[in-house]
This record gives sequence, structure tokens and C-alpha cells, in this order.
Amino acid sequence: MTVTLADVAKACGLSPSTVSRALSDPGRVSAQTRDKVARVAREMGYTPNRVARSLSMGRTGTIGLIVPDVANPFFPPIIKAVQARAARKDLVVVLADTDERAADELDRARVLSKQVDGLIMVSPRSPEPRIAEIGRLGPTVFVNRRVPEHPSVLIDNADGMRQAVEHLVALGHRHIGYLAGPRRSWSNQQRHAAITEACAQLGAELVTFGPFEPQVQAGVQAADLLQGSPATAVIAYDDLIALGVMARMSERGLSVGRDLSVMGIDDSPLSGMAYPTLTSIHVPGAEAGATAVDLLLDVLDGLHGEPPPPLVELETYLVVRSSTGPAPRR
Amino acid sequence: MTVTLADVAKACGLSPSTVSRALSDPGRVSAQTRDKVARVAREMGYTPNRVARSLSMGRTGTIGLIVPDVANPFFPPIIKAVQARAARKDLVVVLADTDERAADELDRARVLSKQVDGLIMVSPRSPEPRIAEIGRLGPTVFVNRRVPEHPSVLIDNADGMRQAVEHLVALGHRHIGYLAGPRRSWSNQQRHAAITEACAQLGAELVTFGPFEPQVQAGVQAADLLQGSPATAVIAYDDLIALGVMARMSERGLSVGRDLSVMGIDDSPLSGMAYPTLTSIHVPGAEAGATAVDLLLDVLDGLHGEPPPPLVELETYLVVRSSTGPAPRR
DNA sequence: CTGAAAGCGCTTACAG
DNA sequence: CTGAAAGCGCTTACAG
Repeated sequence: MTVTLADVAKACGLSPSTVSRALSDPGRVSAQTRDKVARVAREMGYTPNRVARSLSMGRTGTIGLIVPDVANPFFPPIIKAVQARAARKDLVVVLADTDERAADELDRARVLSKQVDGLIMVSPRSPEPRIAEIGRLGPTVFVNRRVPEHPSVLIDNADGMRQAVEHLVALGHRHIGYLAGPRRSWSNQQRHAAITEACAQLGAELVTFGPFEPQVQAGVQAADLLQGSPATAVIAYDDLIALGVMARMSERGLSVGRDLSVMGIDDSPLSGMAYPTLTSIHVPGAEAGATAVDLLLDVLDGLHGEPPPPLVELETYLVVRSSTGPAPRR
Repeated sequence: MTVTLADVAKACGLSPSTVSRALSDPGRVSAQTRDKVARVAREMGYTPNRVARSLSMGRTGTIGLIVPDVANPFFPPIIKAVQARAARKDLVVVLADTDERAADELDRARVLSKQVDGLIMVSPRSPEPRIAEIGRLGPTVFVNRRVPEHPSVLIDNADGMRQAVEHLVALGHRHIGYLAGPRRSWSNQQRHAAITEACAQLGAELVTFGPFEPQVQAGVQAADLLQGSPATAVIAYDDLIALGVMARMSERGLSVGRDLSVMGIDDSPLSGMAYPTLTSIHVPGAEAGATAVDLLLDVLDGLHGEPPPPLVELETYLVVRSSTGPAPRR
């Protein structure tokens, strides 16, 4: 019922080989053949069977994308970017969401790796050894995690963090709180380190709370922990936690930006939606996604030469909105 | 380099046929054979090539999922649910995001349809005829859109809408605004119709504004249009628009819930994150996603009999939070 | 430029 | 219960 290469060949009075060439590498057949095949194929409504092609070519035209949580607003822009970039390169993307369960990552990666040309692991939560195992499944690029011997797209938190602390210090804040993310998060470690350094350099006192899950609810909880603290400003591991803090403060009748300055990280679409709007550190998720696709393609195409795995580092910067303001007088 | 069925067969001293059976239908071989094959396969690290299997079986074990916008918080829960349900059934899901461009839907569907067993189209924006064409590409289930001759998962807006209007009327609101979604949105039509009916029955005056894009920014714009209106409460096409309205009102120094009651639709995770928290009509996105997978599987498995295409209708209900309150005295 | 042949790695009637 | 054979629909050296 569905028309195959052989059907087209028969209709043209040509061999399947020739039809195949006419369609995929028109330069290698006569102009006459090319035109005829093109016409007949169109008339018959022929569309190549990608599965068959995959089998004989050893390439599926598919890449796998694994993220911790589609519902966390940090990831959708990445997913969109990967998807868009892949589509432009005629690739299709299969998606898996691990629901923030680190233990599921390897499993999902195993399944996907069998039907894709390569994998993009975004913010993987697995411990070191398991990450290495994932890397061995096939061509893999990591986003937001440095993995030895593998191409990775990293976020350089240093600049953004420094700008953030500078901003707060300039506003008169001397005691800054950091609401830590989960321990399994690689970027939490990076962020904590960067902020610690920035505070040391700029003469601010740092107090750390947490760890907290990257969810609004955790921020609500964090807000209450802040009560006895001298911190007049807090930087949250991500925007979700920051939003939770804001919501809770408002609920308690406190003014965010006056009584307490709150800053998020990610600059997710949410930041502009909150009220007051959330000052946040921009993390270029979309660029990271697109870059990851490019890197993966490089690996797939250049399977021969083994150049040192590329490591792209993307920059962060502060976006000031309304949730941060002058330190309150004491 | 990668071990195949044939390798395992040779190592076992059996034919590939037998090894294939031992692995996929153990009941059809001797216990001894079964055990041996299982052991050897494991030892050799054999994993079946899914592409080859797909080609010979005519099933890819993959389903396609097309959504308008991954970044719209209404869709992630659906995506997660589809993904989770599919994973449990040993299916992998390939995702496409059309960026709210109705014109891209058919194209993306065409590409995907060639490498999946079936398609799930969520809230498709294409006009009628093009939707029909998509339906002809292969087994397809539609979510949030009624398509003749095709299984669909629909959202029954009537209950939720009625509850919403009842709630507002009970609070003393007599003039209600509806901030319409885009014309291409099927559910916008449904919602508009349902709210119109509810208002008529409950004796409230309805004023419609829009259409607006499902984005926060559009809500900001809508808030200003409300200025001269007698409406003391508004129901927005979706939570994003509602949030925009809220943000803008707060910016203008007005109190949401007092000066103006605002209600969203979708009850997306966002609703609980806003301040004040957003009263919204719950739309069971996750259930819809899971149901869609089940329906699709039914179609795929029962290709023989042609029972009338199932049409599942999911209910909506009101979730009262803090953005709605008594009508202000005039 | 074109064709016959082999191969990609599995599955599945058909015999035995 | 097991095997030989054909087939899924394409691609690609190898000849000519």
C-alpha cells in the first residue's frame, strides 16, 4: 500500500540503485534520469522509509535529549532550542524526562542510545561514575556539567555571580544569603563556589542555607528559615526557589525589594512574570541547547579524527529588575 | 564491533532464528536453549538493534508528540505525562515544538510520521482542512481538539466555566470580562461559548476583549484595555494572560482580588507561584497526555476492527485562590 | 551513467 | 523444538 523505491524503479523502468542515486545524489545520474525519477516519485507520492535507510546507513537521523524536569522553566527554552536546531539539520529529537530522579538517567540513556545517533544530557544529576558510564553508551554531549573526555557546554557562573554580589554590595548589603540547590546538582557547586569567592573579594558576609529542591515550595520554606538571619539579601539557587521566597514574604506582609532583596538564577521566562519582577542572573539556556546540537554533529561527522573534545563555556550576566533594592537601615 | 544476533547464535551453536525466539518469545524454545541463550547474550553484552527490528516488524516503538510551545507552562505536564506513560509501555517519544506557528504543524507531522508508529497532536492550531490532512498521515490522536473520525481527548470546559462564573457572581460581580485567546485556538472557542452560556444563565453581563496571544505580555496589554470597562472581574484565556494582568495591576498600584478579580484557566503550576496566588480553572493536562497514549496504543494494537473512534472528555473544575474576591462597591 | 548483488540486523511463516 | 530461507526497504561498493 505504501510506495517503495522498488515501485518507483519499476514505474521508471530503472533499477532501484539508480532511483536511489537519482534521489539522494542527483549529480551522479543523467539529467534525463534525474528528471524522470523526480517526476514519477512525486506522482506516486513516494517518501523514503527512514527506518530502512537508517539500517543500511547506520545513522538514524535522531538525537536523544535527556533533561531532569520539563516542568522546570529553565529547561523548556533549552528543549526548544535543541529541537529547532535539530530540525534545521534534518534531525528529529527524542525526549526523556527523568523527573529529577538521578537513578533513572542511566536507564533512560541506555534505552535511547539504541535508537539515536547521539545523546545530549542536560544537567545530569548522576554521580561521577555513572556519568562516565552514560558517556560510554555512544556519542554524548553534556550540558551544564563538565565530563572528562566528553564535549560539554558549560555555564560560567563566575561573571554573573560577581555582578550579582557587586550589585548587592553597591546597594549597601553586607550580609548575603545563598539558598543552595540540591547536592546532586553540579551547577549548585559551581554557583556556591563562585558566590563564595565574589563575597570574599567584595567584602560581604555569606551565609548559606539549604540544600533546597529546585521548586517554589522549597523557597517558601527557605523564606521562613531566613527569619533570624542577618542577611538583607538572598541569592537563590534558581528562579523557582526565589519565587517561593517572594511569595512567602508577600504573604507575611513584607516587601520584597525593600525589606529583603531577592535574586534568582536562570533568568527563566518566569522572572519577568513575577511581581515584583525578579532580578536574576541570566543563564543562556537556549544558546547552550543549540550549541550542544552543533557539538554533537561535529562528533558524529568527524568520527575519524579525534580532536580534543571541545568545551564551550557560555557566559552569564546580571539582569536587574525590581526584587532587589537598597539594604534596609537597621 | 557491536554484537549482533548472529554473533550470539554462533557462540551458542544455534541458528539466529532460535536465538531470536529464545529472546523474544522464550516459551517457544526448550528450557535448556532459553537459559543458554540468555546467559551467552548477557555475557556478550548483546542488545538488540531496534532499527533492524523496526524494519522487519513494521513497528518503530516510537510515538510522535507535537505541541505548540514547550515554554508555555500548560504543556510541560502533558509532555511529562506522555513521556512517562510511553516509557512504561516501552515506547520512546519524539517531540516537536511548532512555536505556535500553525503553518508548521503539517510539515512537522509529515517528518515525524515517517519514523513513528503514531502521532499525538496537542492543541493543534491548524485550520480544519489541514488538520484532516495530518490525520491522514497515520494513526493520530488529538488532544484538545475535536477531529471527526479520529480519537480525541477533549477538555470539557463547561463545568469549570460555570463554576467560575458562579463563584464570581456569588462574590457580587455582575460585569465579567473575558480575555480571549487566539482565534486559531479551538479551546478558545469552546471557552468563550461556555462562559457566554454560563453568564447568560447566571445573569452576569459578559464583555469580551482580545484576541490575545497566550503570553504574559499580552496580559499586560489587556490590563490597560480594561480601564474604561465596567468589568470588576476577568477570566483570562489562560494563566499566562492572567499573570500579565496581575503584574500590570500591581504595577499600577491596584490590588488584585480587591480592585479587580482575576481568574486564569489551566491551573498550571504557575498559578500557585504568583502573588497573590491565582484562582484558576483546573484543566487536567497530565491526564489528557496519559490518556492520549492509551488511545493511541489502542489504535495501534487494534488496527483490525474499526470501532468508532473513542472520544474521551475530561472535566474541569474551579480552584479558588487569592486573586478573586468580593466585587468592589461602586 | 546504470545495474546486479550483497548487506544492514532482525523476524517469521514454512518445513521438518 | 529448531533451522533454512525469504523479506523488511534502503544504500553502496563493484562491474560494466
